Parts: sequence; C-alpha cells; structure tokens
Amino acid sequence: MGESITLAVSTVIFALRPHPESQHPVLWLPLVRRVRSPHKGLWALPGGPLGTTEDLAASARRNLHETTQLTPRYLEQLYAFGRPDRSHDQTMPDDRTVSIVYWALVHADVASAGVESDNVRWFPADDVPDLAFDHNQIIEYALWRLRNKMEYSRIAAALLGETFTLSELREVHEVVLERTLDPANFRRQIEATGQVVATDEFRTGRRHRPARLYRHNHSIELADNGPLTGR
Amino acid sequence: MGESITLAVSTVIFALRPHPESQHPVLWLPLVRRVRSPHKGLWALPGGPLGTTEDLAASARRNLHETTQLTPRYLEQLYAFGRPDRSHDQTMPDDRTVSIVYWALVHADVASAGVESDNVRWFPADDVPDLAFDHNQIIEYALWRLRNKMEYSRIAAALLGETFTLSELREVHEVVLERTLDPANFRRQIEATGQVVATDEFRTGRRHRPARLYRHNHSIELADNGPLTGR
DNA sequence: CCAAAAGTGTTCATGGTACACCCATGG
DNA sequence: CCATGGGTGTACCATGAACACTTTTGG
Repeated sequence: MGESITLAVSTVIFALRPHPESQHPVLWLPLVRRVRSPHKGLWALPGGPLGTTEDLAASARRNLHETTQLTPRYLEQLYAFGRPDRSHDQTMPDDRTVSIVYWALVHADVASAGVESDNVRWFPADDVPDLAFDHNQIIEYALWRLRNKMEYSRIAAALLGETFTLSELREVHEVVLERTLDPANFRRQIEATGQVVATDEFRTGRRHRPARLYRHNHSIELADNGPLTGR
Repeated sequence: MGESITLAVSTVIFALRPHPESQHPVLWLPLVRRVRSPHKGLWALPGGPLGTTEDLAASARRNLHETTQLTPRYLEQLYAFGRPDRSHDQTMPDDRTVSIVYWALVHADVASAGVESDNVRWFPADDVPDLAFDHNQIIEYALWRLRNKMEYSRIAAALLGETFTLSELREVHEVVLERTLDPANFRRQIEATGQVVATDEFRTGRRHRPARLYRHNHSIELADNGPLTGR
C-alpha cells in the first residue's frame, strides 16, 4: 500500500522569563498550534520536515529561528522518536513520522516577546497543556537532560546575558534544578571551575552591598559531547 | 530532481572476547562487508533500512540478531547522524541517508563465533579498519558513551554471565576503561551500591584462595535513561 | 614453603554541606 | 540604624585513593 516514513526535526526551546506575578525568572518554552491533521488545533513542538539537503542541526536552527526569531545559544540533539504508532492519523493509517528532536537554550529578550501570535505562544515549562503526539513526554525528557547537564556543565551561561552576578547565575541553577543552593558554597564551586571571569564592574542600585559582575570564560566548552562536535 | 532521504538504523555491538594471544578479555565488535555501492567491499556497521511498521529499537534488535544470532543484554540509542554529505554516492548524487545508531552489549559465548563468514567478522575495538561512511567516528562515540556509563551504572553486568567473581567484574571495568583499578577499593564500591548479590559458591581450581561468586541484583536498572524507557 | 589472588583494615586527601559571621549599600 | 543580600571563614562528613596486611588455595 502507500506506506511511507516521514522524517521530521523538532526542537524543545527553553528560555528564562519572569514569572507573571512573582517576577522571578522561570523556564518557558514556545509551542506552535497545529494547522492540519492529525491533532489539528493542538499545541505542539516547533518543527517540520527535514530539507533534502539540510543538516539535522541546521534544520533545528532554521525552525527555531522561524518560530522565535532567535538564534540558540546552545543546541544539542535530544533523541530520535520513532514508535510506529506515535503519529498515528486515522485518515492516513499507513503514514508514520520519525522525529529527531533537538533541545535548545535561548536568551529571550523583550524583542522576542513580540513574535507571539495566535499560532505561536510561550508556556511556563511546568504548566504545559496537553500536546499533540508524544510531545509532552519529549518535553519531560528534555527537562531531565537540561537538569542533568546543569549540574556538571556550564550551560547555564546560555540562559544569561554577557555579564551577570553570581546570584543571578545561582538563580538560574535554582530555577532549573528546583531547589535552593547555598550562596557561599555555590560561589566557591563556580570560582573553582574557572568558568566565570570577574569584571571590575558591580551591579548597584539594590538595597544591599553591590555585587560584582562576572563574564563567561569562553575558553571552556558549554558541555562535553565527547567525540561529537556539531556532527 | 529525484532527491530522497533514506532512513536507516545501524548498531554498534560490543562483546568481550579473549585476546588471541594473551587470552585476557578485550572488547570486540562485529562488522559486515558492504555488498553494494557506495563503499562496496568496505567493512561497515551492521544495519539496514527501517521497516515501515517497525520500531527503531526493534529494527536494531532484528539486525543485531541477523548479524550475530545474539540477543542484546543492553540496547540504547546512541545518536542520529544526518550530515547531507555523510553517505555521498557519486552514482546517486541526490540520495542521502540519515542513520539512527544504537549501541548494544552482548554476551558472546562460543556459539556466536560460528556465525563469522566472509561478510561478517569480529574485530578488536581498538583495531578497526577504515570503514565505510562515517562509521569509524560513530564507533569512537559509542566507545566514549560505553566508558562513560561504565563509571556510573552497572552495565558491566551485560558483558558477564549469570555469576562471576569480583575480579572478573573488575576486569571488565579495567578493559573498558583502559586503566587498572585497586581491587580493595573496587570491592567496597561495588558492595556499597548493592548492585551485586553474594552467592554461597566459589570459583576454585585457581592456584590461589577461592573467590566468592556473585550475581546481579536485577532490581537495580542497568542504567538510568530518565523518563525514557524503551521508547 | 611459595606465589598469587582473595579479602580486610587504616590513613589521608578532597569535595561537598551546613552554618556562623562580617561587609556595604539603599531606604 | 536596619534590612538585605554580598562575600569570607571554618568545621564536619562522605567518598575515594593509596597501601599495608592477613587469608586461603594450588603447586
């Protein structure tokens, strides 16, 4: 019969944005509304078919930019999902989609908020609606990987701006890991790894002692992906 | 033009076998000879196109069995490789293959040695010839993952039989990690994790004190793959 | 008795955790 | 002067590395 396998690339995109009430930063991710069957009308991860001459990561990057107008600070392949029934469509029972999923970290400044529309919306990562296909589980896995890497790499850098205080860096860790960290110990651990470089500037204007600003040490990789380097 | 993307599943299969001279176990992996262009005649990872109704892991499992007559003790997705030029064939310049690669651990008993043929041969993992496509790099990455997981999981269990001495378990770690481990500390670390259960049998016949036999604690997962469980 | 590996005990360095305490600023 | 977070000091504990030492077998 007309059986066929479609290869698609989707991306779980994370950014930090202030919580609407508390103003504390929390994890958000953009979703797109499906405009065709199956699961028409449901929210889903941004993605689409792989271009015939396009690299996998390039496809993720392109789609990410089309959806959010942003360039990822960090991009990594997450997993290939291919259960035969995961994209089942009763109108096309013999069709099937294998999705190669990437996950990305972006720096969501105010400008990116403007690209929201009826078909693109950011959701808090801990309050995502019921999504199309197996996308809820994919997001769970992406969150697990993000939390894992947060503990032994410097990917937090990808969620912050050029300079930042150690409190801000610690807050990123705390938000992602969902637990508080001792400020004193966190400071020493970060300093010991050499992943940040002190500047001679300070964040003032708060009603407490000014905090020194740091910048990332770009000579240290964001994360260790073994023999793979953007393949 | 006639551009098309083929989706294939390949597997890096590891087993322990005695070194031809020293008789000490070393890592081996089976390769198959390509019988058609491109790279006809070169050795390559076992694999093939994904069946239209076949799960990704099932495809890896099927191919593994066809190649080695074995069932994997451990099977995990490694990575999806999709550079547009990775499978370039000058006779079919517009064709392209995306490979989803798994890696597996098997227990290679004597029976499996019989399936070698002109087109299937086992090679020592540290002495693999120049392979088709990017398969040498894929093996490097699989080895990196294997070594990583060996340090924080109990996948070594998948390379041993039902019962084993702690020396044998330690030898597996040493061979994979390519360094010696202190027997006393190794014993305590393994015992502390509860990943092995002492039996009341001993390995005798060696010219030294008999060593107690242990068995795996099946209530502990071989490795933690997060929210993914054979998806 | 000897060689060799099994198995136990002990010391030391390291890294993380908890927490007391002082510092500098805005209000 | 006080509340608040910035920043330093230190004690404690768990873990792992190094290594001395005893035990039990085959030859």
